[in-house]
Amino acid sequence: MKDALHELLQHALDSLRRDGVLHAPAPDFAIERARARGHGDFACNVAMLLAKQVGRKPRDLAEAIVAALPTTPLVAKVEVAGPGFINFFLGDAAWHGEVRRVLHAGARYGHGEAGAGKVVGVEFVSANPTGPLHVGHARAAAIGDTLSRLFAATGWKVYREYYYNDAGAQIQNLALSVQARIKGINPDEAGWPADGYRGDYIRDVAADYLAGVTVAAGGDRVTAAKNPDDLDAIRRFAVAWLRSEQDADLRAFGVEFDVYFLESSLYRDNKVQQVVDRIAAEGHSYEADGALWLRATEFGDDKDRVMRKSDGTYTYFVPDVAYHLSKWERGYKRAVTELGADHHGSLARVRAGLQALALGIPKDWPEYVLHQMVTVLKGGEEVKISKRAGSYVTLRDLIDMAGLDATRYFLIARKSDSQLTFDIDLARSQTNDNPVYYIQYAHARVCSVERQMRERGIAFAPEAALRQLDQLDSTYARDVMAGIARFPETVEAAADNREPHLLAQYLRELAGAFHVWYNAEQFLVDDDAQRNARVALAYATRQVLANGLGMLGVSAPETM
RNA sequence: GCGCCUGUAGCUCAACCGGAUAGAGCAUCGGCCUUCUAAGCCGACGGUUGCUGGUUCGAUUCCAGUCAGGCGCGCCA
Repeated sequence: MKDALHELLQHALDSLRRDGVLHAPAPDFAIERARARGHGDFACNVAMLLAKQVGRKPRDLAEAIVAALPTTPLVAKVEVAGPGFINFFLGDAAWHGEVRRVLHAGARYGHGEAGAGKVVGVEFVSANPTGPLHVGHARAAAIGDTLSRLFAATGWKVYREYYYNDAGAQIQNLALSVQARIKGINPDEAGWPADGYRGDYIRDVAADYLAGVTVAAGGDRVTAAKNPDDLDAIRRFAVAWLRSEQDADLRAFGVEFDVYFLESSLYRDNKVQQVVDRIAAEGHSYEADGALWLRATEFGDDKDRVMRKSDGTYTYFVPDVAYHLSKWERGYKRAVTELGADHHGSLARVRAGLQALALGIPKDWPEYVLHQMVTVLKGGEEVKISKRAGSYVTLRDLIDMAGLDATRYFLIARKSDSQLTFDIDLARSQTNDNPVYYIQYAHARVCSVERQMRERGIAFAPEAALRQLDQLDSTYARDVMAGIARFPETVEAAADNREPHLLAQYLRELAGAFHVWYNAEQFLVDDDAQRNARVALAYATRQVLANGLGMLGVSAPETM
């Protein structure tokens, strides 16, 4: 719709240029949805932008542009208003065309081809396999998965990827903690490891290890060796156990990954060493204080960073660089890494490392999406999250208490930049107030209308209905049609800006417009033409709601 | 001290990368169910967009400063 108006305006500007009114090329002007009803459907600011260089009053210029606009059935009326806005009032034909498009495209409506089938890798969650997933991971999962769905809907070939830090000190710590539990040692007792993980799940891992249980994780199956002194076997089993647990929780949350990438594989394949060697060969490192440093300041980081510690081991960010290099080599020309804001420090470091490789990787690759912290409220008090102390609210807890749909919607409905308070009591006790039900209710209402028609033997002829859309003459119906027509651009904006909350917000508004209409007008009236038109619009609304909810990973129920 | 994020109605949040009279939900108050689901609708109340300047036709949005909160700033991950 915007594109059509854009074309009309370009046309008008061209003709003004031929008439000598304009000489400069047109600036980048905006066409946007008008906010107030009296301002029409779309507004354009081009006259105000051009006024100065042409030396005319914005309103006069706007009048001239309007006079030069070609006529089209899509536009019913054009007005100049305010400081020089050109306001477009769309004709019914424009809205009716959109309703037809929805019913014709069905589940594909709102999908686009902007990505042109190109590959994008989306990495998210990437939690250490040392404990269950908690609220923060839940937010990461909701954001990352919704983004992935949005990318897919805009024509990208999406690979969801999960990076497991299954090597290093924290894994050793995990193994020692499990071993302690195997030997019957509890936290704070003699022999408990200094920074051991204290959660109850460690005891479960220990029990399963002694019982010889087999767990499956990402295609690997690991059977417990039962031997309390085989720390390596304990480590392998514990990692697999926790991976399996995390995978199950994510699946229950509607999230599945295409690629599980193990940090340990980078060491096994010598990739970490190769990264360091390459950076050294490019002359971007130096030795000092017995350590090997990356000249990160050459690439925009605050300070230089140690790559290889004086004890010969690597700092954590080197495998991170090697991992991202692997993404690049696997053909992810576009990569999005979703992180908790507490890790934002690593962002500059990883990019600096990738630049130091001098492989032609773009400076702003990969893209990052950061989400701020989630605090949890329970009984009016903040729950302090501490993996070590074993105090946390797990993803599983949230799903059990608030349900999959509400949890996903709640975590996605606000900008990832802002902190989020998840009030457990609210989610549990007042689920009826959750906006997700409001949206789902709109969907269910249309399904109910359809059931009514079946029960009463009312026929619906889609072909005829599409010719009778001019029966939709109320402002209520018009608002619903205008809402529907916003869907494709909303999906595009949410994907392009990496702001999935825009879609959540939009669906709330569309559902609102529908509920208003539903209350104002009866759909199943005696007049065939009127009934057909209204049912057609109701079906179109349902389709858009279903498509949008699908992109959020939220169900679209037929009954509430 | 430095860097990133945030500050909008009593509360939780929006505002289409600079647009016109800043919008929703919750809460409070008052209305609407013999008609397709009242998990709904209608109305009222509620604002100096933290503060001070600047940029311009126009600022919640951009810039500078300032105050407040969160998160980072390791040869931890």
